[in-house]
Amino acid sequence: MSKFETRIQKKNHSAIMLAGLKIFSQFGFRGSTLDQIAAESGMSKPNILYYFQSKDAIYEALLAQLLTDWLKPVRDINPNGDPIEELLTYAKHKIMMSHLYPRESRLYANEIIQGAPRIGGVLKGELREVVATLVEIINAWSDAGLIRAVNAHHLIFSIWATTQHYADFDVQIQAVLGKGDHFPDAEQYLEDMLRRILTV
Amino acid sequence: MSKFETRIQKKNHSAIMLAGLKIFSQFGFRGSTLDQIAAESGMSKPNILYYFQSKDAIYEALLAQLLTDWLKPVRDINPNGDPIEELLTYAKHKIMMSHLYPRESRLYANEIIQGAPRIGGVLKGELREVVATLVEIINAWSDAGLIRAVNAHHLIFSIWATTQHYADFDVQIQAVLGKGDHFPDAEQYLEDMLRRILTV
DNA sequence: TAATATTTTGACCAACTGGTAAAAGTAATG
DNA sequence: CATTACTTTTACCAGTTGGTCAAAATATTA
Repeated sequence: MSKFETRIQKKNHSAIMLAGLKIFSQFGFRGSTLDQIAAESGMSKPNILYYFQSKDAIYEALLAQLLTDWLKPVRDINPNGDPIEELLTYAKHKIMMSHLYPRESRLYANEIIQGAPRIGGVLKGELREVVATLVEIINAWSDAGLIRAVNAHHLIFSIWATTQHYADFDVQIQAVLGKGDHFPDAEQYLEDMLRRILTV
Repeated sequence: MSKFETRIQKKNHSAIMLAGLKIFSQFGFRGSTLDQIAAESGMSKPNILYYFQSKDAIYEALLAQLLTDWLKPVRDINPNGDPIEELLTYAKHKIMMSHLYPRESRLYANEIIQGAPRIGGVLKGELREVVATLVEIINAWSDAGLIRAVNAHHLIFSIWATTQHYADFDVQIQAVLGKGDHFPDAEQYLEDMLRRILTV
């Protein structure tokens, strides 16, 4: 498996990934077809299968990339930084990701809702570990009296839920609030919410 | 369209709805097949199409039922009740629904994530109205100094996001926390969160 | 430019899809 | 019990699906 790609390979590889992201994030794995991805990428179906072994392979490549990108900012939380600012920075990062890359969030949501058949292992492995570490950090902070005593796990879940909601349920939000950019308001609300919860 | 169903019709109608809910909530509309629904309900495919005109018809019947059930508790919020208790009751109702009927939540999530192609009208119509009414109630409460001044829309979104998260992302939560019933902890965390946000 | 390696395509296939038609089976009713 | 109405099944179909294959087209290199 050589990592040396020609410029054509590079271009087509990423074209397929981009098209795959767009299609899979909208219809889920089983609801998406190679024909759709082919049309979206402007390539023929056999040509796509020249670069990826199967429909599965495209989907899994996207998920692998996504998981890497998502776990990093959790690991970047600094136990020695200011607790509230550290968590606020993380939450703001998450909502920025929902704003700029809603399709990645939807791809992930689709996979999880459908029972995470392909990434169950990563969830019970890497994700669980990363969360356990963060939980210890948060508990240490509250033990030290730097933040209020909260259930760290559910604090994390509430950050995930509220931030990703703006990507995953975008249509619903647009329907209720009208078209437009509602992220500034969302960010402000969530910052206020977190400060209220965490401040001693 | 007679509403008088025989006992056989009643039984099969609801058997199909139940099977459809199970399948559609897991795989989304396009990812689900009539054969799966047939197998799940223990009926033959043509027999299913004897009771419902099409795959679409089953799905739409499920969504229609769901939307009715979901809008009711919002309408039940009493403008003259105690503000924090009213909102807490609503949030607790939502999390109980996530606990008892996670598949309904996932069915809805699937539909919204995929752009709500079939219920866009309801979102921009009924849902928007119901939310507008609730927003006015909440704003009246904060104007009267009964709760803290908050962005009512995003308060509602945060309740939806956090409560439905426990149904839609159940697999992820089980992976992080291990198998078991995490709803009591979740409910307590959310109650605490809401009290913090709303208390003047 | 000629030889080679890479990329792309058109034609095709078996399995699966939602849905149909007609006949067989079953229940309700006079 | 015979007639009618309802229910279920078997066999089937046309369109779609993921994927294959060999040949054609293009790019790279000697």
